[in-house]
Amino acid sequence: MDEKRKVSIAVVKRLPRYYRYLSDLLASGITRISSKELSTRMGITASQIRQDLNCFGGFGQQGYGYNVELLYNEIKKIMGITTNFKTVIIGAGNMGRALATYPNFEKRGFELVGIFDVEPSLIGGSVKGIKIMHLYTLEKFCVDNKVDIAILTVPHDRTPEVAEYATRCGIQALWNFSPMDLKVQNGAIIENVHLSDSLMVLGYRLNEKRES
Amino acid sequence: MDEKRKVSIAVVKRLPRYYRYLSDLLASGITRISSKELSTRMGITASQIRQDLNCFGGFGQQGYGYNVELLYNEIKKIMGITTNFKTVIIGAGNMGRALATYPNFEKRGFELVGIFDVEPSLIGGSVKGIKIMHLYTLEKFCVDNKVDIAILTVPHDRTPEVAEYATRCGIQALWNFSPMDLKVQNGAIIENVHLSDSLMVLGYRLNEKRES
DNA sequence: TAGATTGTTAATCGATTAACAATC
DNA sequence: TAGATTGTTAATCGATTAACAATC
Repeated sequence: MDEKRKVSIAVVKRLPRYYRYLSDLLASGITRISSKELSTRMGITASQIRQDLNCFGGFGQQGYGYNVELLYNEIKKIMGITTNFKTVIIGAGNMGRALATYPNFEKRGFELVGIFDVEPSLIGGSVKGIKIMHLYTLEKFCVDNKVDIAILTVPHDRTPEVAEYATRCGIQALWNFSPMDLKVQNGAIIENVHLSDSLMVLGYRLNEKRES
Repeated sequence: MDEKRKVSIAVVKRLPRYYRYLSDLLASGITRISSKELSTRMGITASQIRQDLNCFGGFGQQGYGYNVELLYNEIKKIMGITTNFKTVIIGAGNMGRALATYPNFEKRGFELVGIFDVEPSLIGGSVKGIKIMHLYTLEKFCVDNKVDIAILTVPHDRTPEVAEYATRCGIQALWNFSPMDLKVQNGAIIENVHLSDSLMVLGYRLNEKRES
C-alpha cells in the first residue's frame, strides 16, 4: 500500500534552498510569508513553491500564507536534519581536513565521529579534536559506532576499493569527492560532488559570455 | 544573425561527464566507440548522447561510431579547457588551501595565479609556491594579470562584499563556496557550489531508503 | 554490398507554469 | 464580510526517448 508516490529528485534538490531562505527569514524576524513574496526573493515562481511544498503536506493557510517558523521546522524534519547522522571522513588530506572543519555540517545535523587514512605520518594526529585512525580499523569502529555516512576524499585511483570497503563495513551512504561516478555498491546511496565538473561549467559559461 | 540557439544548461552540465568517460576510454586504449556502447557505460540512452553531441556538431560517422580521441579533443575545445583560465583564490582558510592543491584543476585548464586573504597571520605565507597576498592588493594584481575567475572561500557573512569587490576588479566569473545564492553583479557569471545542500540531499535519500 | 550506426525528426514523458475554486 | 492566498487541477513547455532515413 504505497499510497504516496516518490518525490522527484528535482524537488528534493530544491529543499535545501528553501531551508536556507527560511532560515534567513527567521533570522530577520519575519514570521509569515506568502508564496508570492518568497518567489520574488528566490527568483522562482510561486506556483513552483506551492507545488513543491505540497509534495510533503499542506503547510500554508489560505489568505494568510506560510508561518515561517513552522515551515522551517517542517523542512528540517523532511530533510532529516533532526536525525543527527553519524559521519566519518575517509582520506585526511587537504580536502578531508577542510571538510572536517566546515562549520555548516554540524548545523545541518551531520556529526563527525571519525577520520580515517592509510598514511602512517597522519595517523595518530587529530583534526578538530578527532583522532585520525588507520583505515583498517574502520570495520571495528563501525561495529562500535553506528556510522551512517562516509565522506570520501581519497585519491582517484583508490576510490573504488575504499568505497567498496566502506559499504562492506555497513555504511549505507557515501559522499564522493573523486572525479568519477561511483557505482552503487551493496545497496549504498551515493552522492557524487564533482568539483571540477562544476568549475568546467563555469569556464564554459564564461567563454559563451565572451563570445556573445 | 544568431543562427544557432543556446545550448541548454542540462546539456552543458553533462559535458564534463562525457569528457571524463572519454578520457578513461583514451587511457585504456579504446580508439572508437558507438553511442550504444557509451550509453551502456554511462547509464544514459544512446539517443541522449547523440542529441547532446549534435548541439555542437556531427562528430560521428554512420556505421562506425565516434573516434574517441577526436571526440575527446572536441569536447576539450567546447568546454574551454584549452583556454587556460587565470584563477585566483580569495580566502586562504582550510577550503581555500585544499582547493589550491586540488590536482584536477590544472589538468582542466585552470591556472592558479594568486591567493588572497585579509588575515595578517596568513599574508606572506604561501600555498603550492604561490604567495598569499592581502585582499586589498587584488585590484592592482588584476591590472597586472588578466584574471578570469575568482574562487570564493570566504566566511558566509563576508561573501557578498568580497564578491562585489572581485567583480569591481574586473573578474568576470565567480565560483562560490558559501552556503548562499550569490546574485550576479556587474554582469559576472556565478556558479554556486553549495556543499551542504548536496550533503542534505544525501541525508534525505538515506532516510527515504530506510523508511522504505 | 550488407550491416552498423549516425544525425535528425517525431513522439513521449515529466516538470514547470497558469488558472481557479476552496477557504482562511 | 471582502480580500488574500492556498491547494490542486489543467495547460504549457522543454527535455528525453524512440524511430528511421541517410550513409559510411
